[in-house]
Amino acid sequence: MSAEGEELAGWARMLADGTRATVCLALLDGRAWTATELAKLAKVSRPTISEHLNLLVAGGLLTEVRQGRHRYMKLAGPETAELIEGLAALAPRRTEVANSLSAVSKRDAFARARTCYDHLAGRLGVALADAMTERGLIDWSDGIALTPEGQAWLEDLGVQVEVRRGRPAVRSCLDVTERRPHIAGAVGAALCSHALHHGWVTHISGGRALKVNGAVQAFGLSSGV
Amino acid sequence: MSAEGEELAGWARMLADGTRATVCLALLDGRAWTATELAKLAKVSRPTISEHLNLLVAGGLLTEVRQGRHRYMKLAGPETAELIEGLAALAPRRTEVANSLSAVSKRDAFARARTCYDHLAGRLGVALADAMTERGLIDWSDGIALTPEGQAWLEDLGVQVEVRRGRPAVRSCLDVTERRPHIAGAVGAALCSHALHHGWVTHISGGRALKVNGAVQAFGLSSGV
DNA sequence: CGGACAGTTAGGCCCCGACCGAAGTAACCC
DNA sequence: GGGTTACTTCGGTCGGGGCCTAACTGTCCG
Repeated sequence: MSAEGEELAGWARMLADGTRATVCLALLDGRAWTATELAKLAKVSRPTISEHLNLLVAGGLLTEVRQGRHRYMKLAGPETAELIEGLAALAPRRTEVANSLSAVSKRDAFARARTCYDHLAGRLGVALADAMTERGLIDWSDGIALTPEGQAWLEDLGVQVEVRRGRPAVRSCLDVTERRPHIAGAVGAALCSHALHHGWVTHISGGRALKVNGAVQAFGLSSGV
Repeated sequence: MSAEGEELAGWARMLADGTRATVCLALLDGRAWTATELAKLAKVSRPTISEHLNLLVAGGLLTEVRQGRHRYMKLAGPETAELIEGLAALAPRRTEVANSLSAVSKRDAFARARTCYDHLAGRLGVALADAMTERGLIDWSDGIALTPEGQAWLEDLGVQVEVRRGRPAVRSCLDVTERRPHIAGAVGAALCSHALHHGWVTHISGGRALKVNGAVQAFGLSSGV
């Protein structure tokens, strides 16, 4: 087997275990989880989860912050989050029949609006990206970039974009449910936190799903979300 | 572990083995390889490769055509190819120090121009995508699409685009070396075969790397390839 | 037909890695 | 201090899977 092959395989192995994949998927909500929470979620013992977390940190997918007796785990960064989200979108889904009433409504809420790491996703996220494109706020001609109009629009809304070295202002991220791009990067994060802060969207029961309050109007989207 | 986690993991497991990863990477050249060729490449016995190929076919990544005593293996389709190419681009590369003269020149040729499954990649592929965008031949506003001008340009060049149900005319594909998109899809394939047919590019020593003859002029690209 | 070649099946080896319980360390709190 | 909680380390079990050799099926060709 070739060196490149071994490299690709080594990376894929990180996600080739159900427990690790579950952990990564859970961390897509952008929050920091403790080891015990993850153990409970993945239904394995604490020693076992500890080992997996060590692996994922060594593999560069996760970072940890130790505070007292707690070990808080997060995805290493937006790129990692987008990579995992992208992979989950690409992997063909065969199962998914769950048809209980609560499961269906959960799934619907998830597809309508949710967070993807630190930005908006689901139909809401994609609609926002579409609207911004249509109004010339985003320029896709060379990769993806914010236009001067886009800059002005953000200022008008009062959105504070936190500029950080090494993080692109705007990035596209493949949406898991819509299979079309939504807006990530610093701007995506700023829009999401702005919307949360103003109550335009609110988290439903601690998961990634969002309740859409005034976001459609506030962002001036057409109705179909 | 969750159902989704198990699903993602099951898929990742396909590429989590060095031998299988090597096979998939090799098949990125878009050609059909026989089982024995792949066994030799991956440095395993024929029974071993046979088992791996069965797995990959069952997993939907590869398809096979049996002719007489030969078993020809191909990637299942352009989507699969783009998925693997994308993954390889995203996976962080740590190694890669090989500095012998021949290795360096090989790598340079590969980065300059190559095929990616059935379309053009490397600096040439990315430059072509850039030029087409700049001239308004491609519209990125809603995903990616060919403009009427783009249609006309292809006709002027005499490029025959083979329309096939289910395959988008134009798709973007993340370039492994450039980390920026190049043109895939039916149009990408047509441009590549057109260029090969007219000798604008030619394959170097049986690999994926291409020698650039008249392609820069023929496509009207600026010099920097 | 008989030999060469492509690929598969069968059987067995062996290692890796996922998992657990028990014991150890370290922080927090009364 | 002593009890509780969070996490890690250690030692060990167990199953899966990647690999091989040897023997078999099937195809091509002289």
